[in-house]
Amino acid sequence: MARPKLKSAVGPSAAVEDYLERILELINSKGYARIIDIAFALKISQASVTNMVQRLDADGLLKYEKYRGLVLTPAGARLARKIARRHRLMTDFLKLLGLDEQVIHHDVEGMEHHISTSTLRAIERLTAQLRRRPALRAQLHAASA
Amino acid sequence: MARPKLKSAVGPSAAVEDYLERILELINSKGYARIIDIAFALKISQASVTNMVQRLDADGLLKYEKYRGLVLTPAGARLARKIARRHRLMTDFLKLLGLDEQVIHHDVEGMEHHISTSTLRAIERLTAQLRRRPALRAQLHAASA
DNA sequence: ACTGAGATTTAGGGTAGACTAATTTAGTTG
DNA sequence: CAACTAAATTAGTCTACCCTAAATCTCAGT
Repeated sequence: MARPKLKSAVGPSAAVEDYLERILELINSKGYARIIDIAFALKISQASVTNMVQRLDADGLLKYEKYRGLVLTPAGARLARKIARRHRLMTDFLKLLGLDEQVIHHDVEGMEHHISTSTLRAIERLTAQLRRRPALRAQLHAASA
Repeated sequence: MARPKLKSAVGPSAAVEDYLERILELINSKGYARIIDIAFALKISQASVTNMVQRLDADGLLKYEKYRGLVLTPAGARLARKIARRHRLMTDFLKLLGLDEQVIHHDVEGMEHHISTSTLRAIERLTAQLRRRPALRAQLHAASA
């Protein structure tokens, strides 16, 4: 009985979020998510993925049967979609700032796990405003005096 | 010889950045940074701080003499200022979005370690634009249709 | 039904960064 | 200067993630 059943209050770790995000992505694109595919997508060993998947099962975020495969539970799917949406919104936002593809990917990857919902909503509104103000966007791309 | 002298390419960890940030803050406000003060500021045990401070010394980011105290090296001070500036800029930005004090603190604390310099520059420009556009800011605070 | 290949799991480690408890040092005060 | 106290250090653990190597399982093709 090392880890408590309920993570009390802390919320999912960055690692957990990364796994869920990739798993949902794989399910959406291929219809299923094998251990080896998750490992490849996350650039992590298969053994590590097996471990984490078993933990996600124990945490009730997915159903896993050894050697057979996995399915997200409603809770897991809900969380995964929330994570995916946050990722999308942050990427959209940084795109509007005219940043390089690579940089966006890197920064979103790192930041996404630390953004609260109210901040996310604010950035969403800001993104909407930026979209309808091309003149403003232009100001942002070049360093104008 | 557990850890290499040069961190090859990885850059400082989030933990290292947090320590440097607090140390600079303490030095600026009190003139010095004792182990116990760093521990209190970071809500971490004194033992952990001693450990990390010794490591920061080994990494050349500060000079430390046991029981005596510490001073940032030029490299450490430069890095600490960079981190502090990034923190400041991110906080300023979120403030303009009308977010709650607590939320800003939490999110910046988490995100700051993952923001590349080009993203930071872009956000700096965006912040400047937001400052001179009160009408736009108003749009952001309430969810207008 | 067998077998080999590929996928998965298990076993055993490693590292970063935190903790507590016990010890040692430094500085103050009688 | 001896003793006390606050601060710092050391020693020993712990957890979360990651890894490699060595089993083990599944399944497609014969």
